[in-house]
Amino acid sequence: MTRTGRKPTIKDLAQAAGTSPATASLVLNGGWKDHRINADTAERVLQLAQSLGYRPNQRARALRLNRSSLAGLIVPHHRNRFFAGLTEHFEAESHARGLIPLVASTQRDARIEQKLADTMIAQEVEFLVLAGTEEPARINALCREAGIRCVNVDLPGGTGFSVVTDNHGGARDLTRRLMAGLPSETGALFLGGRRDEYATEARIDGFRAGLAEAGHNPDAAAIHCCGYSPQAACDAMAAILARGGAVPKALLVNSITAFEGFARFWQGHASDLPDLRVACFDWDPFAACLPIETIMLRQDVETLIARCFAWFDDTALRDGEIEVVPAKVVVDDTQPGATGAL
Amino acid sequence: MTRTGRKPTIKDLAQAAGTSPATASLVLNGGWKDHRINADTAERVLQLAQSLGYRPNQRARALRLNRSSLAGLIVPHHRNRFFAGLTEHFEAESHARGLIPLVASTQRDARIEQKLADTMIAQEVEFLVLAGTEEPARINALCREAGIRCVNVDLPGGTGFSVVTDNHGGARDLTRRLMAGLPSETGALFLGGRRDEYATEARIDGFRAGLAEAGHNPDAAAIHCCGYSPQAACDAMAAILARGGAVPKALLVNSITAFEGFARFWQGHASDLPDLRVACFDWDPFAACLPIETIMLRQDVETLIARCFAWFDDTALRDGEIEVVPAKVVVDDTQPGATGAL
DNA sequence: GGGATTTGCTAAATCCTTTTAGCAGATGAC
DNA sequence: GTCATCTGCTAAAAGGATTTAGCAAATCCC
Repeated sequence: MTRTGRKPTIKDLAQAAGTSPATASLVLNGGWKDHRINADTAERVLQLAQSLGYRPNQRARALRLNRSSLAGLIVPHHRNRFFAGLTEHFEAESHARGLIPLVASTQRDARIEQKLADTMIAQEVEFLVLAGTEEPARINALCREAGIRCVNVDLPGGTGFSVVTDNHGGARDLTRRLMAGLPSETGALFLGGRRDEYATEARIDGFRAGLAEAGHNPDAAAIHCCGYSPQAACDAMAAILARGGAVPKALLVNSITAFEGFARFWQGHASDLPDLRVACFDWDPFAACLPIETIMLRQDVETLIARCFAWFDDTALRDGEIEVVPAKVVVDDTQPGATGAL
Repeated sequence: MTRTGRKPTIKDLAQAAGTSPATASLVLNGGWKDHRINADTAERVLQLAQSLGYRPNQRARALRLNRSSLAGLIVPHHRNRFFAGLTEHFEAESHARGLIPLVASTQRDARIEQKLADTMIAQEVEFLVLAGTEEPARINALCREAGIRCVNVDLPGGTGFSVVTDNHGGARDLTRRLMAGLPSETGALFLGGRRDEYATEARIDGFRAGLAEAGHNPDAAAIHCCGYSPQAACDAMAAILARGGAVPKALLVNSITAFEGFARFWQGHASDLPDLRVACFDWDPFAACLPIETIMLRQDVETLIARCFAWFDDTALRDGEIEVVPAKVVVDDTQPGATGAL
């Protein structure tokens, strides 16, 4: 036993096996056949590695190989099925490639976002996925400088490659279903999101297209981009009702987070909103059980992440391109699909 | 410019500044005053570090300092507010200590759990938190062997330190509220969780205690530990109704995941369950909006994680101890507390 | 038996940073 | 002028793994 008390290094292992560290390393990394190491020697090293409980120091290894084996994902938070789904599939795809997933949430705080991006870059992650980030373009630039491959999810603001949900098509389909059978003079409401955001703008366009298709006047639509916070959405609903005028009959909620605020409002004001029909650009199992007629759409998180990794795997950099992933209106809740399993 | 094309190393920086790497390192790490480095020299190095965009190689640094700066958290998944809350507070506490949070989900798969634990240990995380793990004791042992500080959350099965929610007290309070005003012969149902689990057992005990306090017969309670999957909970509800007998009037659901299954069932069978009153040992904003009278309890994820880190910060190892954190029955949903903000 | 080839292994460089021990040169003391 | 002290910096040794170039011994060939 060499240097008892400390974790065994490859030197200890080599000494125990009566070989050099070089031999031990070759054996452990499988390159021993090419290097004409005797099978007996190899066997001996492997046995001892086991019995000594030898574990290579990953930092030394990473230094020598110049690989971090890290894959980073930045999300706003984990508190809804969309981001939770992204995270879980990101973990799976990372593991499948021998990468260690490094997931971090910004809490939609620009300072935290900045720090996280810096950390990821300092750690030299081999791949970085940005979802729901406020300043993707700046982080894209930093990554390019550092030679890190970086993908934006639903944020084609930047200079990099992007994978996006079919926001326009999804919102259009959702709106079509929402308005089906309603008289053409019915006013429609759009709630949530931010005006300057790509995804929100695309959904508003889709919403208008859906209205037009259904024979409604797109210009009569009222757009209330109150951000993503539940409370803001709740307040916005209160303001809409307080203002008087026609009681809304059709509502498209942009994101499940805003829907949370709507649900909160609705709980106390159901009677003020007779016959309201609702659609939501996102899905949640409990939200789907609310006794409001709600049409939900599920973004295909699995494919979203899969496409990110496909781009990563493909050595040819194709910056600036955008890959569009369709979204599905949820029909059967009991088929949980990508994000709903246990 | 030295070695153009590569990332600058401390050698490049030193060369550019006309100093040795040692000097540059001392300057960058703040120890330059103690080492009598001239202020001008220091200034020059700092300037150049900025202009060259020098970033220390974290792997070399970690190797030399023998620190990984990693803190690991293992959870079953991210798909509910409890685990999402744990994750987010874990991230915050890690960052506050200059540690990089490494969060991974097992998907309740023992093989994945094993691999994750191995990875965390191989990475020599400085701190490991286990929540909802299947084999905490085994991982505890591995950590002890590797000299890694390890804490179990709600899983005092193992040999290590544990932080747990007051499962007994929480379930008792929940039950008390659930049964308030109901005739003493009302049968009560317990749904979800696993029979061999610490947390479930404690909650069942609390449930019985609550029943007794409310003047109900604890032995008349029906316990249905069907696991955590929504589908299993849904099926269990169907089986209970199919079996005939008295229609349940009071139900305590163990975990929000099982509640998801209950909600799914309820959606199609509300009329079969007249006057059912429900309580849930966990909270979700949408679930709280369902038109079933539901009393929910919120586990104090913030304190749970804070206590884990307090133990980590405290150099005195106190293994085997258990720290109990109270849980609160949710009264006002609009005060989102730890897990509900944006 | 001597040169060529094969076998089995190892020395040493390398990755990049941090830190300790200590070297020159300048200044001060007397 | 000599010894001590101080100033400002650096050489070199870790830290643990991987990999290349090449050495010594054994075997083969004719």
